[in-house]
Amino acid sequence: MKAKDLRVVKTKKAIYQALTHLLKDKLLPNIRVSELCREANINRGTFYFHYEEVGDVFKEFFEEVILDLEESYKEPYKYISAQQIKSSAFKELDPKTVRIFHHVKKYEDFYRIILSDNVPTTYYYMFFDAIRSNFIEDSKIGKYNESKKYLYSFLTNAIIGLIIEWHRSNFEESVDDMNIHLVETLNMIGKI
Amino acid sequence: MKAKDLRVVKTKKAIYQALTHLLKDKLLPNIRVSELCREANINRGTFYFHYEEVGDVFKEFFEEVILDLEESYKEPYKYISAQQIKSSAFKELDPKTVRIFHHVKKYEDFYRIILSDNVPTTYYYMFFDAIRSNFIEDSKIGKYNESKKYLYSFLTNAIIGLIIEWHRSNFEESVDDMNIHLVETLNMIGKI
DNA sequence: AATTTTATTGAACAGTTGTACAATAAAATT
DNA sequence: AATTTTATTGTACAACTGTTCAATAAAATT
Repeated sequence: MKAKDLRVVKTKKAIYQALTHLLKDKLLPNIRVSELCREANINRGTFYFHYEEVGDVFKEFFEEVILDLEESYKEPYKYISAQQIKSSAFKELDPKTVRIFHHVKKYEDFYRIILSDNVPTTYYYMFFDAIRSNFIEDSKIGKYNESKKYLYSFLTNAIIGLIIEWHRSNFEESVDDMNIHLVETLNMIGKI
Repeated sequence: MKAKDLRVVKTKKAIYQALTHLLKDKLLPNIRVSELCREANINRGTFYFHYEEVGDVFKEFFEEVILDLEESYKEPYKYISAQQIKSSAFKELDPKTVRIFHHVKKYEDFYRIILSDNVPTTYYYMFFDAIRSNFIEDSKIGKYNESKKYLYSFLTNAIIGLIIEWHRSNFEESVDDMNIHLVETLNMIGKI
């Protein structure tokens, strides 16, 4: 039952800050271990004591964000505007699905990295799994149906598809716009 | 109008073979330039004359596979079994959409790499764009509609979602099974 | 407050990276 | 067949990697 060692806390905080700073100028795979340690003012040996590569630091970061994603799914409908709820287009749509865009916008800078080229696919899959497990959670009101796993992966990645498109247009559109795009898309598919 | 220099052809072939060999034992990001050159029996300087990093070699490889993907979209329906065509479930489904699973199965070993962790997201997006442009190509019988870009990205990534799930179950299911999963999924969505 | 535990440091090592350049060999061009 | 072009080689260099280890400093435990 030992608490966190203060030395470790201090070291990791320094590394986090250094990474955040460096990520503004260069992509993750281009950040060297020695570079990061220089920026964080820690010994290179210390880094290798805690991590194996720079990506591991980012992974820790990532887990914090995913935590927010999961919490945001559990919160009530506060992120949905009254305007949207009134909109008849939403009559069929589970508002839980829609909260994802709000989360992405909240961590916009972060998702710029996640969705950028040259980061390992690992992060994409972590994002994928986080969303997917929420889909399953929602539908678990019934029983978990093994045969539906393809449906979950289809829907999950479809939503990420919209987010990829959003990212490519530099997150210009609003969260509300994205919700509308989702509804329109689902309507179009229904008509196939 | 100069043809390919025979020296270059020979060198690149050696690098391709070396990479293919090394990829059986380790992941792409763990393959060192010097390692690849040792395996290919070429000078490290030669490598840097043609490429910047190991990933560039893989990217060249990738473009060949994508070429097949695009060609397979242009071929007639020969990859769809008679059984499927008879199946009433397919009455609504454009067979062009479905050919993607055949292509993935054909290059199964390759897509094991593409979809694995730790490869850069670049390859994912190249795959994404290749499929997406085929979607647009198909619907261009009408006019290209800018407002539909979210629909295209939604559908494209949804299909890849199925392929991710397929990959995770180690490509055990047959191409026909995947076609059926797609139809079932679309039917389920239609009922939302 | 004294003792134990352990995170951090600094130094050293062989191997890798990315770059540069002159020498050479091989291909293309005339 | 002679000449031009250029891909490949070998070498060198400073910086980075990944690992190991003893010394030290800092925190936790008694």
